Amino acid sequence: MDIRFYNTLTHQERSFEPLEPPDIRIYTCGPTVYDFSHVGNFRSFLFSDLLNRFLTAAGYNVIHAMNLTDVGHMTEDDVADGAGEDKMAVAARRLKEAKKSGAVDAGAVEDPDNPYEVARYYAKSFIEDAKKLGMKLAWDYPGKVVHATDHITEMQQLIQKLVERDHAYVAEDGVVYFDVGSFPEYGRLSGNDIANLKEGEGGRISAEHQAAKKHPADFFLWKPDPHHIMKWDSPWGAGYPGWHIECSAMAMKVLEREVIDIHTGGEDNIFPHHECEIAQSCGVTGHEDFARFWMHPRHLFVEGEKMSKSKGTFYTVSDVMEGKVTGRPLDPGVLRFELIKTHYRANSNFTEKGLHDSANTVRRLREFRQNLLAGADSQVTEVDGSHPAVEGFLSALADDLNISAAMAVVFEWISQPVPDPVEALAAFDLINEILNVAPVSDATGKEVDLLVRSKDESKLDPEALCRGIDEARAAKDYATADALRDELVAHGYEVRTSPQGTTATRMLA
RNA sequence: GGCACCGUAGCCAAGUGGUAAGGCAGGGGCCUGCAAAGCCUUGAGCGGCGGUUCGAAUCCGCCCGGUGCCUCCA
Repeated sequence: MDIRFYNTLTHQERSFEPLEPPDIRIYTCGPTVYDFSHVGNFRSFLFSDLLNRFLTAAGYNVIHAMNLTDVGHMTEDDVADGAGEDKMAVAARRLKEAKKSGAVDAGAVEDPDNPYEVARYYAKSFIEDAKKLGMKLAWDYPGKVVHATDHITEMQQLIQKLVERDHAYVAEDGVVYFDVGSFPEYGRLSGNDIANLKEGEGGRISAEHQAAKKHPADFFLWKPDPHHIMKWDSPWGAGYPGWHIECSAMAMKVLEREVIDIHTGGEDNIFPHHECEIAQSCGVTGHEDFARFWMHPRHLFVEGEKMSKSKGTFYTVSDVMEGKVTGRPLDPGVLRFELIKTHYRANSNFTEKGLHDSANTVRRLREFRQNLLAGADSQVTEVDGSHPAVEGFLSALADDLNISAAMAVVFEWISQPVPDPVEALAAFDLINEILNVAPVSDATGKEVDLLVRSKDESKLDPEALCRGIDEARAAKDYATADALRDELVAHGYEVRTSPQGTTATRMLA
């Protein structure tokens, strides 16, 4: 299969060949753990999950790593050289308030002033959400999903090497900066080459630190700072590492290579983060590339607009699953599908309508599988990539993860009569290894999707009501039958009557 | 100002040179006590203007619109 991906580095779609087949090494820029991740974050992480699952299905051995950024960075984006308030302090304050109001269990974070506890709390929450959404990587925590604070030594080693190789210098302000002038390739990824970078155009650099640098684009690797909450000893004084160095260090450490196959991260990471990562990593290793392919999913909008705190559209996974958008509990498989169904290189629009569409799709897929299961009568077989549906699905994805074309193959397939349910079941499960929505499975293939239990669910006995409907219908008491059905629908059930009787299932969204 | 990405029916979205996939919603029909689900059926000339070509949504140019980035936001 010819796999083609759009490579941000070359601005072109190119054939993808692993460096060491069948292994493929992927590094994904993960979340910061000072707060809950929102659905926009997860779109980006689920893109990397789709990539992982597709390459695995295509027969490769995917080695995938991700970081959790828990070094307390600074709040003031407009003073990006490291000023403002430590994000860990903000998180601590938020957690204290949440504990007071009961929004967070008192036992969840013993001491909000301990940044490690704060980070652990949000990291745990991130992994839980990732598991609900069926992200393979979540089951590799903590092996392949690693904390920055556990790798300070590796970062310092890289910084040391950069200083030795004259790619970095200690400036008058005591800060260790990367010297972009020493790396002519700077700008290759983003197109923001040194000559084109207008000083401070993004409004995030403070004049104070600019003065100490050789070039305005120089970025810090280590900053001695006695006021930083989390700090570590170093040859350059007690302080904390720069943002970019953690990914260089951890990718090399966890993936055990100086050059990896694919690096992913949200589009906002292209510059400066990934540009700087390349400069640092290649500065240390002397290789031409750090990652052969760079892939960047685009941002998520909510109801046609940028996500916004003031509009309350920074939805967390829990928000959406508890019904903040649709008004009723939502199946995690639906959220997963909603976040992966749009091509990763297009902005996607997260909407209530979209969630309902996705719920329909997920339900259709699950019912198709259930029918196959019934038709297969416990027989099991295996199919490979030559099965027409699987082949069509995989070749669509091989074209830069063309999920829409891939889904078209699935829809056309499942709307046709199935000649051999046993074979079709095997084919479907292969496809679902990638989609992972019908059902959502954990690392061992066990189903993980459970609707959040709504409060009134316990009071309702859907089976009894269904029996009541059937009895009323048998007695031609349609008024009673309709009333019972309305009650079920009002509680979020989908009611179907067939010659075999009435069934009620929870709506997925 | 610079560097990129995107612009196809009400919505989501494929197609990258030969007369527009697929899904959702909507209309009509079958089924149903009525519904739901399912099945059948139904709709656009591709942001605009030029150019290349026998032929362009697809290539080139310009313009318009949206988005991201220009130092710690996925």
